[in-house]
Amino acid sequence: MSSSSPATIEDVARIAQVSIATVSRAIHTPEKVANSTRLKVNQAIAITGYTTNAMARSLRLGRSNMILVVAPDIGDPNFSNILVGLENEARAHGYGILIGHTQNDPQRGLEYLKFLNSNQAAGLILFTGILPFGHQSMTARLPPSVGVFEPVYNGGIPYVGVDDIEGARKAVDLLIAEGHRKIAFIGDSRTRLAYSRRRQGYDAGLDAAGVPVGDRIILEGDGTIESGRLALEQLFMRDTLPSAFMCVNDQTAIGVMIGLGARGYDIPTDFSVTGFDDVPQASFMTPSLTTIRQPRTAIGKSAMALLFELLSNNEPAETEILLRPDLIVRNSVSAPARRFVRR
Amino acid sequence: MSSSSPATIEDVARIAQVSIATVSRAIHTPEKVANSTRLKVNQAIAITGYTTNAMARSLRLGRSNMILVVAPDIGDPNFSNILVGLENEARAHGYGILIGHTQNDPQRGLEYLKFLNSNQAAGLILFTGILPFGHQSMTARLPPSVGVFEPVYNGGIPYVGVDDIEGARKAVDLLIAEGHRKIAFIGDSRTRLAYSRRRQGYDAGLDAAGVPVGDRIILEGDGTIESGRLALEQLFMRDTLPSAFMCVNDQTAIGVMIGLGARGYDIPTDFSVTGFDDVPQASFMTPSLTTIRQPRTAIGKSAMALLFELLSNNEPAETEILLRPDLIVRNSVSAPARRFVRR
DNA sequence: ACGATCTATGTAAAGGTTTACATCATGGGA
DNA sequence: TCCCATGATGTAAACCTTTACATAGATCGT
Repeated sequence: MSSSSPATIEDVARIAQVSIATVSRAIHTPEKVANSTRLKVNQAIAITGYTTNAMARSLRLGRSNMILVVAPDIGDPNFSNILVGLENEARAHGYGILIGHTQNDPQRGLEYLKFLNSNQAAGLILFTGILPFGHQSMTARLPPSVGVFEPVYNGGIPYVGVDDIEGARKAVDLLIAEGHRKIAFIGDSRTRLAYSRRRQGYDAGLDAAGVPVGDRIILEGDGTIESGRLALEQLFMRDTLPSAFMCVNDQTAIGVMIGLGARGYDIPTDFSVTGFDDVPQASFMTPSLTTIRQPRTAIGKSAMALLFELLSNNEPAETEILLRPDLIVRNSVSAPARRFVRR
Repeated sequence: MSSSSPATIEDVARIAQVSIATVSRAIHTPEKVANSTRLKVNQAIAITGYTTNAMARSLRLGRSNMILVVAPDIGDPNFSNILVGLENEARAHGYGILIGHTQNDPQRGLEYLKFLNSNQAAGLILFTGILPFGHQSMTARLPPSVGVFEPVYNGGIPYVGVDDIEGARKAVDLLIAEGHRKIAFIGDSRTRLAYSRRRQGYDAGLDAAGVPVGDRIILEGDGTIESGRLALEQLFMRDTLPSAFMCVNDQTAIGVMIGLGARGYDIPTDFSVTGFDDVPQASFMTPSLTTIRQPRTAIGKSAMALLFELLSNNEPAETEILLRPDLIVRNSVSAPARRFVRR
């Protein structure tokens, strides 16, 4: 049955003794075809093993059934689970996904722009907080697009993320409940919106607990493990230490933990640490890291669903969807060491 | 300049005052076009911002410029760096890659088979050790394909991997050099070939060191963290303990380390542990894990290069390419505890 | 019984590209 | 000077699909 080249719609039509138009209708709008005919067509399809040629279909339709997902770093531990969500939802709509990897290189971004321009993708999911296409982006005709994690600054594109304020609030509330008053916040100037919102949650929590602004310690890193460690070193040069470190993300928290370990401190006996994201490593640290989990699969699913909304109604859908993050309690937080407890 | 719909080859032809055939030639076979004409065409392309419509091109050519990469688990820490290698090499040939995620579900595999059948991919990279398409795979017309990590059992497909024997040998030689004689090997029955080869390296190393077969301890897991832990528990029920654990992969090693930590042992003072793969977590463990690094980016690059060889010459290229793994010395190995040292 | 409406199907064009073949001009060899 | 080879370009078909429009048969109301 399987000939050298794949069966076309004409092969099916010949066997079913109908026209190719009828075959196409039997597949895509079966209700427009008589029952008996549909049966014949289905049999012919089974015999030939016909699958519609996606390229011809896309060419005719002027759009593909692929969604392009552009991420700066595929290896990012946050990425893969999101991808699962994106993928499942896309497939549920009969679409496939195509992953692009920019590595923050505008040159690479441009290649994907070419890609989009040649109609090879019906939609775009962006992981970067910025259109990674350089200046041409302005003139380019972008397909319906959705951002993930962060709004896209130069694009006016709806996005799906997590409620950073609420997440940070959960972390700080836990620390407060354990008895901490002096809590350092180690930030990350790169991911600006996430940073400011998590910071906002931190401040709100301390406000609610009545911790005076003067007791708050803010440090800036860049979100990497190394920067967490560096921030810690800076802190140790000051005279007053916090009893807990609330970190803007897990990487930073890991850096802090490594730094504290190197100085011979025990976590959580001497210091408590929290992160944000719940990357896989978080559970393998010693001690395991108490953090805020991003509902990654849900974010992916939600982003893709939003994209399909855009693809069907052209109306601009909701511009921001924030999912609720969960507090994951592990072993890096306990009551403050005695020396910190207020008498 | 940017009209509502993307420029076609006809727009370019009109502006350059040539036929569309000449435009096509100017792009793909410039040597067949007069210099002056080529210049006009290039200007017209610049003016219109023309990019060739990939779908029309693929339809005409009967093949796409996409390579499908099928992996059982995109979140696998081994995956992302390989992907970078695959991606770079593909792009160097003017191809893009498409990632498919089977999650070991044959149903999903079939969807990708449909994909291949509709000519949407010119080639296939397989991460599973088995064609994930169920029984239809036999009748299906697969495009040129290459396996990664493992040979594809039911496919006769060339593959690129790492020299597992040599890698395991490096690990065992390190342990021997540190003075260990009683070394347990914790295996993984899932990835059969990798397992048996790493085991082979283990045996060869012990043979060379003159360690009698009776002193070798072999345990079976399934390659997960949990199974490493379980294997450890089994071992503790026996009377003779090893002084070192050589694990078939990092996940297993992490499980062993967690288990040893839970029993209150210190690594490497009480026991040494080695892994294989060098997943990102390996460097963040406490202590950091001594392991064998897979040259992941190189594997990806090499696999894609092999695929393009297949795509150009149809001759069957080399059937197995093994890259050399590196020993990464970290802190989970030291000389055996005194009680193990032979007097 | 006849026109109107509806349902099922067929015909043919269009989508953008590549390329075999045809055409035409040029230049060189005889 | 004439013919032929060569090089540059154009014409048109083909890749496979979807769908507007046309056609034809059936059903229904009067």
